[in-house]
Amino acid sequence: MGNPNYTTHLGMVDILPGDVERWHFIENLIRDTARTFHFKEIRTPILEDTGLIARGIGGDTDIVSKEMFAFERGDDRYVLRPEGTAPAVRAYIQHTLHQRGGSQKLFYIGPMFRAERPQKGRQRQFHQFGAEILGSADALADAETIALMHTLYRRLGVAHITLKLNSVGEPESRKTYREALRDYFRPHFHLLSEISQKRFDTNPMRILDSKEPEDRPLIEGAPLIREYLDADSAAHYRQLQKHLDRLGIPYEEDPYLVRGLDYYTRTAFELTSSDLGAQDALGGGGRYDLLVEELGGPATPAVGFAVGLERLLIVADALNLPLGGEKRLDVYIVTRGDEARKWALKHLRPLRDTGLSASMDLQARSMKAQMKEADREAARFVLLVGDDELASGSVTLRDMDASTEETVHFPEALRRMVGVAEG
RNA sequence: GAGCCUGUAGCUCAGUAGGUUAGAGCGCCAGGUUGUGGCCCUGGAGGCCGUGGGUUCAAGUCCCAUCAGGCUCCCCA
Repeated sequence: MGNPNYTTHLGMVDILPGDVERWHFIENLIRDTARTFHFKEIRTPILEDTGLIARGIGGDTDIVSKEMFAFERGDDRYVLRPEGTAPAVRAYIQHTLHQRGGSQKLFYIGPMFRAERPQKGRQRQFHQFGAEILGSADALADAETIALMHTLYRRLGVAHITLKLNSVGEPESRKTYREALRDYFRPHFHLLSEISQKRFDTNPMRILDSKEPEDRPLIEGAPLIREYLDADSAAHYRQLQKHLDRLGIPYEEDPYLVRGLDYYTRTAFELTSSDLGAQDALGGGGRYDLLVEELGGPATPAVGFAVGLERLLIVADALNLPLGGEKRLDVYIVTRGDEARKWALKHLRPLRDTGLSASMDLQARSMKAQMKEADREAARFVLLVGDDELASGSVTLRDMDASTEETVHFPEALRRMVGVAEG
C-alpha cells in the first residue's frame, strides 16, 4: 500500500465515504430509540480530569492501571475518556441536574479511548452508546435501562443475542461472599490456574469467569453470590426479574457474571452474541448506587449500560442487515463550453434550494468524462447544456435510469426532477 | 505485557529449487463515438515488492532486526 508519510496510530481507524453511511444509520437508530424512551442526549468533553476517571472506575482496574491515554499540561492532568459513565456523572453533579427533579434519563454517543492491543471488535478509539438513569433505586429503572438496550437490538433486527443477568449485591454482602470464596478455593489453591491464583488475593470473584479449563470443575462447586446477598439486594433482584418477565425480555441468570468496573452494585448484566468471536460482549452495564456520592455528589442511586458500536456493526454485517450506503446524486449538470459552465454554476442554486443534490464537473473535462462521473455517482438525472441549449434557452434533461432524454425549459426540468425525487 | 500469522500497483491477489527491463483481474485516465454514461475493444498512468541490514556473482524470493496490520491470551464495549 505504498509508503505514506503519515498514517493513523495503532488502533485508530478512518471511517470513509461508503462506510460513514452505516454509522449514520445506527446513530439515527440509536437516537430515535432513545427518543422513544425519552432519554435525553448529553455531550461531554472527550478530555476529562485524570482523577475523575481513576476515582470513578477504580485504580485497580486494567483501564486505569495500564490503558489510559493521559498527559499533563501545566498543573492539569488530562485523560482521553475511556468510558462514558464517570463523565456523565461528573456533569450530573457539576450542573446539579438532580435539581431538575425526578430521575434524570441521559444517553450519550461518542468516541472512547483505551490503549489496548487492537483486535477484532476492539480498537483504541472506539465508540459507545450509553444510557444512564440517575436518581432511582427502583428495579423499574433497571428494567427500563435494559429495555432500551434490548429494544435497540430488536429494532436493528439482531436475533441471536443473550442477555445475562446477575446481582453482585452491596459492598458488605460482597465482602462476605469474597471471604466465602477464598475459604472454598483455599484447599484447592494449587489446582487453580496461574491467573486465578493471582486473583485469589486481589479479586476472587473474577476466578468465577475464568476461561481456563482447569478452573472449570472447581468453579462449578463454588458458592454462589445469591446465597450471600443481603435481603434488600435479593428483593431488588427478584423484582427486576419480574419486570423483565412482564416486558417479555428473555434473560439468562448467570451467577458467574462479574463485571470489570469497580463501581457496580446489585444489578449486573451483559448482552452477548455468538457472531462476535472472542470479544463477544455487545454491551453491558449495571447499577452503581455509590458512584455519584463517591465523586462528590449527593447520594444518588443510578443504573446504566454501554454498548460498543463497532461490535454492533460487526453483528449487523454478520446478519447482512441493510444499513445503507452512499446516497445517489439527484442531478449532474454536464456542460460543453465556457458559457455552459457559467450557466451551470448559476443554476446549481435553484436546484439545491429545492432540496435536490446537484453537482457538476470541476475540471473542464470532456462530455464523455462528465457522463462517466454522473454514472459513477449514480445520478438520477443529467442536465445537459451546450451551444444548442444556450441558443434555444432550454436544457436537455436526461433520465439516467430510463436512458431517455428530452429538451425542455429549465423550470419544467426542475419540476419534473422534483416530482421524481419526492416520489 | 505475551503468542501465532501476514506485509508485491488504489483494491483483491499471482510471482516457479533465489537468475535478465515485476504480473493479472477490478478500479482510475484516454481513445474508439469532434454533444452524452452503463456493455465491448484498444492504449495509458500507477510498484525504492513495508523499512533497514546480512548471506550470495545475483534477493520480491533465504536469514536477522524493525515498523505496520490481523487473530488469540489478558481485559473489556
